[in-house]
Amino acid sequence: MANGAITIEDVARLAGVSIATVSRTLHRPDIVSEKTRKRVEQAIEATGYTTNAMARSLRTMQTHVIVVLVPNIGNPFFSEILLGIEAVASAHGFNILIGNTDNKPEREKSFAAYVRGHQADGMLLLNGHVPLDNGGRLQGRPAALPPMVIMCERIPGLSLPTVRIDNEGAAHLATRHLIELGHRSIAHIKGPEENILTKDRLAGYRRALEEAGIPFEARLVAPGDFSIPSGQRGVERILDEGPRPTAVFCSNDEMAMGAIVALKQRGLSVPGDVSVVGFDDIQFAGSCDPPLTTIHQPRRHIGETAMALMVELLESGSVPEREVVIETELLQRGSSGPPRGP
Amino acid sequence: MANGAITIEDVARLAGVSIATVSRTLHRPDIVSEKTRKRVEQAIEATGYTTNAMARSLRTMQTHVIVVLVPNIGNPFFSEILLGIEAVASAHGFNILIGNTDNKPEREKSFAAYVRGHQADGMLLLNGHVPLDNGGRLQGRPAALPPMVIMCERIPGLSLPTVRIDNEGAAHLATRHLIELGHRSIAHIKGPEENILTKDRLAGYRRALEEAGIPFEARLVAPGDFSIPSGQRGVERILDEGPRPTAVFCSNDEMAMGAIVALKQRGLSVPGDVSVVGFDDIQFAGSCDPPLTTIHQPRRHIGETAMALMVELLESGSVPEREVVIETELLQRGSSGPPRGP
DNA sequence: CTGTTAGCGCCTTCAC
DNA sequence: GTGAAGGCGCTAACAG
Repeated sequence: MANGAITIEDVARLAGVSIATVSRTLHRPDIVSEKTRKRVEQAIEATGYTTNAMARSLRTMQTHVIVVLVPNIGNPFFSEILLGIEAVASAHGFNILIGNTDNKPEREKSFAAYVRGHQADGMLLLNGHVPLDNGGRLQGRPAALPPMVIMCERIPGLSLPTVRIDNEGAAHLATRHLIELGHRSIAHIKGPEENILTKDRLAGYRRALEEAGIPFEARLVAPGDFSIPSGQRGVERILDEGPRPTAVFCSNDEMAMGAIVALKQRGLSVPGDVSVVGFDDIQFAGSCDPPLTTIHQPRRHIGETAMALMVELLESGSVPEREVVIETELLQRGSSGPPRGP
Repeated sequence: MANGAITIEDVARLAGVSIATVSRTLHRPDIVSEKTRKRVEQAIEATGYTTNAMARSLRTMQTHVIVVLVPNIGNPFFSEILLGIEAVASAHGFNILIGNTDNKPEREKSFAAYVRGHQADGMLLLNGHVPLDNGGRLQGRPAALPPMVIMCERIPGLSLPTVRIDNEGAAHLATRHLIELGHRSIAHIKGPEENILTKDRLAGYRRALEEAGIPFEARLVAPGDFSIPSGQRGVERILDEGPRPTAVFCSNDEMAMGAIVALKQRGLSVPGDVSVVGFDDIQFAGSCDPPLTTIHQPRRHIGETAMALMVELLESGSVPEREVVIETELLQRGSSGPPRGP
């Protein structure tokens, strides 16, 4: 370390006081006399002293660091959530450590070890599940779960504070939008099979069909994995296997963009021949051609809410509300319209 | 902290050895006798002990944390760089702390304080400049610059290890591509005015024109700020102010996407009426309509290289090469083609 | 209001 | 091959 070890002691010596007084000047300036305070502040300024965070953490047993477990930073969906988290975090003197898990269990555990190793005070979970090891224990210890807040996905059977949107309801809204436009043959491209989001959104789609008296057709539901190419493949598969639907509701925006690409490649127009609706409202959704009709998730707000819960959890040891459900809305843009008349 | 304070002492007691032996078993198992080692390992397993990182850091004066200063996580351009950084970091036992600066000097300084406050060992700079305070000092201290590696942008007048691409050369390549297709009237949409990338890319554009004997026209250069809307505005401005160019080279992909949107809105076809070339090859570049011809930056590789330099800097105190220039390539896709014949 | 002191948990000489 | 002990820099009692 080139960084020349200016410690609290150097400041104390220069100011002609004890180290305790320096520490107090930093943390509770009000209980220090005006005169000494001035002197200490000058000494701090002169030396360029900064508190050694490691030492402080060791003493106080808290780091003011929160780990955010995210499956993939590269996914633009998460970026804005992180911004929201960060805003609230820094307002409360917390720092966030972004843990990119790539959906790899080792990586999740390695970040969980952060909390156990006292390198972080708590964890925000954007990855859809709690990083437990084989024994159902969090990295070794049984009962003692560290402060955690679950974001975006329900994790059944665990009573941790949760911030999420109503996926089923939003999918229902999106599908009903298409039905109200007059569509009767509506396809759906799903997310990854085990994913809880996939299930909830599929459920909303089915409920909307049911309520409108439209029979559910398995043929019109294609698998996907939330990627652009899987959206393309999904549409191709549906087009190849039977009569063309007049609309497609995709479980996220990337797949919707893929769907549009595939439709265009087949010479079909959007929304003229086929309407497309996505989910998430990612950054590019408004700039593609045509602009995507989609479910807007207030991502920043989601992040802010979750971090606020975490701060409360850390400060008071518990949170009042176990589950916060954030409102979503349907953003009607160019990719959806009435089906072509006969 | 619910997290029940299992310390090295608990392990030592259970194993019937001193804490020194436990510490040795952890760090240099070879110098501990087979028998005690086994016993200690069992005790560690049984207690679920994890080293307290704060205490270790305090003792060793290193955190194994590297701060990465990035202007905006939301920008998909940075995501993959981060992945590369992370890969090399975790391979060497380092963790990365992503510092989202939003281009705000306070935020940059606050992260710089991390290094000064011994919460991190070094800094990777993706933000284009060194976080110095008024006096030209890094957060207070004069000479002692902490380990830093500059990424993506040249920072003139500072001899820090740097990883970057040849922006001027790549812009030259992109422009020459258009010239070779037969274009003679090529517009350019710039990035933010002070930005060094903006300058380098503009320089490459001008050099290509010059080499082809095409006079530079100020009218054909529009300001921008790397955002989608600024690309739209740029095109509109150029279209409004004079005869239509047959091609546009944009200083990044977002602006190119905006440019395409604006061209379509005016009823112009891409590349039929106007060719568009971007820069960066962000994720969506291949999926827009038409797919964007652009300069591919090997972002993952850039990240890996920078982190490797940092590891070396930390371990040996210096790096052999002061500047590493990463190769780029032109990705020819659908948005560029020959100008429409007369 | 200020100084003295006891650790926080760990690593690392230094003895044995 | 192992144990005892000092101290990393700081905060929080406890005295004064």
